[in-house]
Amino acid sequence: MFSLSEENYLKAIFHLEKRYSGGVSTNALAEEMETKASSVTDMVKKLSDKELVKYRKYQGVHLSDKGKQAAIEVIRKHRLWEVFLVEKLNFSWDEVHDIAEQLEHIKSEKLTDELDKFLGHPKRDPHGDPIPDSDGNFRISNKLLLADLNEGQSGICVGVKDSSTEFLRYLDKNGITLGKPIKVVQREEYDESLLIRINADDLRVSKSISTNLFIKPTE
Amino acid sequence: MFSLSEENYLKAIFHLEKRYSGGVSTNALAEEMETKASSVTDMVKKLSDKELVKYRKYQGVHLSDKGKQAAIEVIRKHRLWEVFLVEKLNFSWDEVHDIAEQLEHIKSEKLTDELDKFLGHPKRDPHGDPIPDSDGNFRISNKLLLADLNEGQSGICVGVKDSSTEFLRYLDKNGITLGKPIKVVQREEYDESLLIRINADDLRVSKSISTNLFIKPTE
DNA sequence: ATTGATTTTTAGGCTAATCTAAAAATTGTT
DNA sequence: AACAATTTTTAGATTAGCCTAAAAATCAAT
Ligand SMILES: [Mn+2]
Ligand SMILES: [Mn+2]
Ligand SMILES: [Mn+2]
Ligand SMILES: [Mn+2]
Repeated sequence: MFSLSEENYLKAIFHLEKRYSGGVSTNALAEEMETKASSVTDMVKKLSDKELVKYRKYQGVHLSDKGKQAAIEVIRKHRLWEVFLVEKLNFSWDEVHDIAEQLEHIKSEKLTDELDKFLGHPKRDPHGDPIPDSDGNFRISNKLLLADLNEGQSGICVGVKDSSTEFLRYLDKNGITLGKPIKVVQREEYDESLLIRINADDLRVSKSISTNLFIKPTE
Repeated sequence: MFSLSEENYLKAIFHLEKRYSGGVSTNALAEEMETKASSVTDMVKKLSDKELVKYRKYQGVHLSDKGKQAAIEVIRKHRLWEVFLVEKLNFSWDEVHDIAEQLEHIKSEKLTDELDKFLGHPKRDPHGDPIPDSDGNFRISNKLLLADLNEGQSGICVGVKDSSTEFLRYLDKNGITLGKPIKVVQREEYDESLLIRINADDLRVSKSISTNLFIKPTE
């Protein structure tokens, strides 16, 4: 089907297209893929020949329906494997990404579907990201960044934007896990930090924390 | 660490060295790898530079200790994943090989060891092949080919030599599974076929069956 | 030991995916 | 609108892994 590298490009374009809507620029893709712009141009041409992306020189790139479907399939596998590692093999949520990066390229539709069944058709991965079903449909949800909550507003932790080991370990250390209720006690506008109540304790978090934690507000 | 291709070569050399003791010839390796002799020579040189094999031009190749260890690690992963697919994901024993060929290259020592633990430290894969422990030690067993049993001798099915879909389906169709008792009722020397008793039924099997089924004789 | 067949290696090329350096196109600022 | 800065593409190399065809070494049989 598609090469490992092609799959990684498709996934990266998918994420970038979601993040900033509009065509994905060569440089943005190069940064995401940790490669050089010239390499991106080469690959984008190849993907374009295979009709996985729409590409006009100097105008950035968009996924075609076919490319989007392929990207979602890879994302589905990535997230299912992350659930497997955490739920079945005792990995913690900060250890699974690199292994899932490898496992997401295993080619077997039956494997993916049986894994999904074995895991009980999970809706979200260990970082709160939605897992598309076998038809490629995501369950969308009304989540906000912690940073966007008003003073006094409460919600439930439902996901992380940054999945780095460092951030996830910070959350673990401070008792912040998915599903936990959280309340914004006070907003300090000067440094954009927040005082939040979690586990009945008050904790001050800086902007780099609050812009990386997703909250589903309780109405 | 090692590339996918390098790992596959090491595994192939390991199997061939076991099968016929002595140096592994370029042609034998080319056939096993389904590639050309010239490609084998290239790769063998590379493995030799990395000290994974001992190689003298025209004299065939041997695994070094380092190469053997790497090969066993790949085999361990292959067989553990096969157990996972059959035991946890409802695959049948004739469907798992190609997927395990992909999964065996996933790099994470912790993943392998946790998988092993999750599966309850299985001793054999679905085809009866022994699974090395994390130190690379195989449990050896006194198994014979069905073809080597004498008339009247009994034993237990413990493994297959040929793991092809066709052979495994033949066994399924005739109720032959690992762990089943089996008895050689009569040997027909003319065509080297055997009459065997299995599940209280008599079944005639030709030489191509009896030379691909391993039996542990009951004394 | 010589010859002939077989096996193995070498020589030279190809493709996918990457890189550096240079050229071309686009964008932003006066 | 012109020019400088930035972005993107092109040109030309490199590496891993494979190929075909030719040369060299080994093996087998007289
Ligand atoms: Mn991940
Ligand atoms: Mn994730
Ligand atoms: Mn197998
Ligand atoms: Mn097996």
